[in-house]
Amino acid sequence: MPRRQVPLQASTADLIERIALFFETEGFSRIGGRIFGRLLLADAPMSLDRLATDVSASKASISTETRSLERRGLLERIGKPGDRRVYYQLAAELPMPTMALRLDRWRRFSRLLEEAPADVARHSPLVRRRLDDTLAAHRFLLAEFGDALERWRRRNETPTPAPRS
Amino acid sequence: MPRRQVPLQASTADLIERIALFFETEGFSRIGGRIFGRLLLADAPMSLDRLATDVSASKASISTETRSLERRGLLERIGKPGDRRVYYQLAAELPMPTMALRLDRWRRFSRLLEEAPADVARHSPLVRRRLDDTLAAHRFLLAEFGDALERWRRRNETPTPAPRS
DNA sequence: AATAAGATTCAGTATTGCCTGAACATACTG
DNA sequence: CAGTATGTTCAGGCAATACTGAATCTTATT
Repeated sequence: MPRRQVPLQASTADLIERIALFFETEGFSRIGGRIFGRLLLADAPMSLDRLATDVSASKASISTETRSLERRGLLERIGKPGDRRVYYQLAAELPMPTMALRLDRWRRFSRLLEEAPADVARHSPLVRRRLDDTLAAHRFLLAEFGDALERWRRRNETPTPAPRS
Repeated sequence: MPRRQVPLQASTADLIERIALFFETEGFSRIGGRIFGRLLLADAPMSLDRLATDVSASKASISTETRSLERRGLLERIGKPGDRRVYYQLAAELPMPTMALRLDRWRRFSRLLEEAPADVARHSPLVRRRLDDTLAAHRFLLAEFGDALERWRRRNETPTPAPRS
């Protein structure tokens, strides 16, 4: 018999809720954010059912939202031998996919700007200059940020190998 | 008599629309995005009425949305002597506020994580480690990005004025 | 002062997208 | 194979938000 589920600590639930709210402003659904928050504070992978009760959402929502989080690289599903259920946990190297997501969105805007010139060739020099500047800034920062990300990855990959996982 | 307003070039309107759609995914309203897009391709500041017709939205929407864009630092309002109307244009150094916005959002998440430890002190070491790592990554990247932004600002400020600030 | 132009606020409508229960699919167990 | 556990998909209800027309406010012009 599984032991009665202890409801989450009030302060924990609160933190999760704020994370969820934040995620909502970032284009996720509230429940998606709750799942992320819950898993961020989980010390073991969690099953769908468990997530559903913890986050008090329907299994349907958990199913769709976990898939969405997985598609974006924030979440991984794992199996346990001798257990039919699927378990969910946050991506191993969490910061990377998080940042990759941001990079993507922002690359999308760059691409939009890149498409412009062809259309806009006959616009005033002023406009052309504005577009060029904006695009240049984006490219510069995108590159710099990509580098920083790479540096972080390196830095964190070196210290680990000494002791084994 | 003001000369008949030429409707926007189809390709231009199209680009604006894609920009608007993008802005929508970034937490702005569609009309906010349209205004931004229109101004990005404008070779002169535009009045509220003009924006309303160009973007085919009510003056009410233009009013609220320009305010919102202004509050976020993306848009400036200017006056012309001998003209009662207010004119709108994109921020002079556009990339900076754009990026500042992104930075903000992401700082907000860092702050969320910083609040966690107090609550979560009794969580498993694994959780604590995950939180610490994530926070460290955020701090690192936040700092790096801030630096990059500063570098860009410097680089673009030097060419313009010959001597120092 | 009266009028009018310009801009903002507000209340109501319409649209969007989230979330859920229930039906459905799949695969394990005895 | 029957029965059951697990997960997914779907249609509909509901809440949140954007957008608008109309009313209101502010300030220049006569």
